[in-house]
Amino acid sequence: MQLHEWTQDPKQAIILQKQLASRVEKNDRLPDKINFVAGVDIGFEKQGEDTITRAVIVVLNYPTLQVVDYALHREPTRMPYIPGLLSFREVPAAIAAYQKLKQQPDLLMVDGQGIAHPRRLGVASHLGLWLDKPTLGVAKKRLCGKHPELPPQKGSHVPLEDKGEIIGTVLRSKDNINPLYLSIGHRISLQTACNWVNACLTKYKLPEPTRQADRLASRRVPEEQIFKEWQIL
DNA sequence: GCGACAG
DNA sequence: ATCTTGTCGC
Repeated sequence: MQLHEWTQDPKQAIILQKQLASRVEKNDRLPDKINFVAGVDIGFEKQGEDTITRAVIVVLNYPTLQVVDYALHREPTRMPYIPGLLSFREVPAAIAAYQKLKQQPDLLMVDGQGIAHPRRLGVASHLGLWLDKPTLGVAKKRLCGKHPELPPQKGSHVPLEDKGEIIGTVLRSKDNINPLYLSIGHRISLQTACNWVNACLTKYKLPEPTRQADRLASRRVPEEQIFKEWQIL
C-alpha cells in the first residue's frame, strides 16, 4: 500500500484510474490449483438522509460450489454513484469485508466490470490491484464498448469491443435471458476468466459465487434462511 | 451539442 | 443500487 488507492474527489479519481490501469495484469497469474472461488457484491441500505454500504464476499469450494465461508461488512456510504467511478464507492467496503474472511479465496468474481471500462479500470480491476489477487468482472449491463447481436441459446458468446480493442466477452449464461458482460479484472486472461465463469454456472443466470453474494448483499433472502442453507460455522 | 451511462 | 404489484412465459 505505497501509493494511495483511493480518493473521494472525482477529478483525482479519474487521474488515479489512469495510473492504476497501467498496472492491471491481463495474463494468467493464478495458483496451479484453484480450490476456493469467491463472489463479491455490494448492496445499499437507506438510512434516512444517508445510506449504508453493505459489502458481501462469499467463498465457495471448487468444484463442489458449496459455501465454506463468507463475510459481511457495513459502513456509511462514502461516495455517490457516478458512472465510471463505481469502484471508489464500493471497493473500500469490499476490502473491509475481505479482511474478515477466514478462508482466503484463490480467485474473486466481482459484480461489475473489470477492464471493460472507459479508462480500463472497473471495480473488479480496482479490487484485484488493491488486494493483489486474481479477479474477473461479471456485469449484468454494458458500460462501454459494442458487440454484435448474439444467439438466444445458453453458451453463445461474442466479443465486446471498444476503440479497436477487445475488452470483454458478452455471454448468454441462460436461454433467452439477457447476457452477462465478462471481463478481465486482474492477473487473469479473458479466456481463463470465461472458463471459470462457465465452470461456476448452474441453472441460473449468474455464476454461483456472485449469485450467492448477491442474495445476501441485496437482502432478497432473509439472512437467517441463508445460514441454514449454507450450514457453515 | 446530444446521447449513453457498471451498481 | 433501491423503491414496488402484478403479470407473462418456460
